[in-house]
Amino acid sequence: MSKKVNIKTLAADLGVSVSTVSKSLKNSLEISKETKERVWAYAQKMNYKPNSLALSLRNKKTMTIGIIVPELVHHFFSRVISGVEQVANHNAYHLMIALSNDRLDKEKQDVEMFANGRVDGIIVSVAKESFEKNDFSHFEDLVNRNFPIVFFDRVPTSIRALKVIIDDIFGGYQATKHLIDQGAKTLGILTTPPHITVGVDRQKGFLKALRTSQLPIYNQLQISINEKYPIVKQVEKIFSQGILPDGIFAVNENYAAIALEIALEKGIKVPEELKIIGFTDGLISKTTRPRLSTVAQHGFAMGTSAAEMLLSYIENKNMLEFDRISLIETNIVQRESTEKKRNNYPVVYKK
Amino acid sequence: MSKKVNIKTLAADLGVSVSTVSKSLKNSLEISKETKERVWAYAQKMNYKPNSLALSLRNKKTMTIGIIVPELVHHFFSRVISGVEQVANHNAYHLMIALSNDRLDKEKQDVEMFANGRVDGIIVSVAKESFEKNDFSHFEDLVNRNFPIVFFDRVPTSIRALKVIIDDIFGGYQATKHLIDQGAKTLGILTTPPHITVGVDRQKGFLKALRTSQLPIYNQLQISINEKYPIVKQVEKIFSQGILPDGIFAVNENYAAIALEIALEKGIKVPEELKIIGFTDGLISKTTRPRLSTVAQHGFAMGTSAAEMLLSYIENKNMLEFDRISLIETNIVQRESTEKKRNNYPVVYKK
DNA sequence: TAAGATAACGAAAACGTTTTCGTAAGAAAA
DNA sequence: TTTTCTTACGAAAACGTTTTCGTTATCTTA
Repeated sequence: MSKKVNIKTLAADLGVSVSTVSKSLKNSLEISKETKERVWAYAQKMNYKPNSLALSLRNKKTMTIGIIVPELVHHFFSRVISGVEQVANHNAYHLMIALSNDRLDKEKQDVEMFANGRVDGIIVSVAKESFEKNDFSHFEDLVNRNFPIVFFDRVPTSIRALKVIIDDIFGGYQATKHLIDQGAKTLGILTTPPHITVGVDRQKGFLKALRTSQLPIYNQLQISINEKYPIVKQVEKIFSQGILPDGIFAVNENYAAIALEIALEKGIKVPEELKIIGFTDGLISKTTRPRLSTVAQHGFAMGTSAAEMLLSYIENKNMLEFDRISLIETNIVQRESTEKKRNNYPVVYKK
Repeated sequence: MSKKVNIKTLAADLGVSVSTVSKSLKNSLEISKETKERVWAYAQKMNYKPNSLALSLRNKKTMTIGIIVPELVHHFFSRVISGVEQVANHNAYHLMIALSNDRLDKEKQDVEMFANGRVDGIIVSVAKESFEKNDFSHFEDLVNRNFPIVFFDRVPTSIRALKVIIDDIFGGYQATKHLIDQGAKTLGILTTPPHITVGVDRQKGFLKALRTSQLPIYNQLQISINEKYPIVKQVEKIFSQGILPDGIFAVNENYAAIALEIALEKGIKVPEELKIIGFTDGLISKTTRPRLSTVAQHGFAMGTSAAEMLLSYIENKNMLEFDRISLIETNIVQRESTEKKRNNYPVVYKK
């Protein structure tokens, strides 16, 4: 790789000192107009661009924010990142992305490498394994040192820090209420294991909606899916509990799509005999037939909000609000899977 | 933010010089065992971690690779990035991601900031606008300077450099041949405007397959979609050309899904009366009903391949192969939309 | 016992910047 | 003419490392 020009070579070529070059480029009024113009012209000609590393080291500012997500190939997370990138870009910041793959050790590594000077702040959605093992020590260190960090979506409740979340309880309530409003009376839920708080909270909202509507709660229709085992088999159980649901709330769009699939295979008409609603408005919900109603989670908005919080913390070091929580509103996107009236979608599907 | 310990504070606290600390931590045999152990213990206790910026500046090595993609919320690109991340991670490299949003100016900015010391090499899929304006000057600079760079997917043909692509012509041929093998005789294509080379190449393959199979070529069934205008309306035209296709090859999965949708609305039975195949094996293809056959593009493999090429170039500076092109194989993923025999999928869909 | 070898450490340069603090020459003021 | 200001620039420190090259003692060897 051919040598890059730096301030030293410029200085040598021009027969002046590095300080003169530096000051000229920053348009300092210590330097005479003629000298500045000479320097500018030559820097331009040589296509000089300052070295970012040296700048960062000197200024103790990287103009970079790090983001750690469990996975990338996921509509929600890529939306969030896009949101982060937008406000980062607006503020002349750059983005470093790390993937934890939902592993605790990888997450620790990533946090460490970010925190050692590479970025000015971190945005993170915590790995599943960290929740399972209840290990957030790597984050606690940072928070204690007042290192700028913002959690989003999957956040550790035990840590006081900046967070961007949705109101999962309310979202679950909304979804369930919607099913009820559309006429469902026997409701089931497809949720996550207990250590995933978002699933638990959505389930709380589900139960709350049932109670306020004075509808029966069927324990056997509340299925926790463990993703370490085949998902389809587990989802299927909701249809073989003796009592058949006429409304299903799935805490993510994948479970919703699978439930829809299974229902159609079994000859259950959706939405006439069974209404299904998912969570997170991703690609899948828009392409199933019938299309899936969902609770929109607004990933992009979460991203922009997280980035804004982080940047204002970085730049103001606003200690007063160091445990502020930004709540992103959810809303129902109604599609065909929860329509009230009978219609003529194709509903029979046999293998 | 509380001060981080550095090598200086360690040295001061221990009453030795910074060189001694540095050497101790690197287990240099210049230093006595006792001193080393004292240093190790204290560094451990203080949780010392070297500053990445200083290291990078000193070693002229960032251990970071930059990747520029047109967009993130896209199954293919996020797969590629995951692939890159995997091999980067295996080699102790980190990832910086920039989004060009398909804009030329943003791409120039990103290239510049990466090239000024922030990363050791760049992986990039070029923005649409750069193709439209035929401006690759920002890349030419880098290539001339032998800066490590690998292009993937959307690559500038005019530049000799490392590239990872699929054989789009062959992919288009494969797809079309598959339609023909499944019984289609009147074939149409949904493709991109002429400046998108991948679309053009896939179309070349399409035409080649028609010629080798001695099937008629209908110009009116070759529709170029301009994404600046409503897509659905443009896709619809393929059904209103006087002659109705019984096979459609769409150069991406989005067009395929839309074509499927429109066909079903029109009461055309898929796959009995019309077979459809897309390109890129994303989420959409798996969730439409019937499911869409596609040409799998293996984004993850492209990512790993690009990263491997880049790293070997960075580390060996292997000039001999500076214009090597890695060709990733495509293959047909057959699903329901191109099945040969009549079956009982629901095919009628009216609004 | 003088000379060379070795062990253990420190000083300083270097990576590429910015910025503080001189300092020389000329201009203005006394 | 002497003093004090400006003007225009350079030297050097600093950011946090690594590494080369001393520089001391102490230890061998002749």
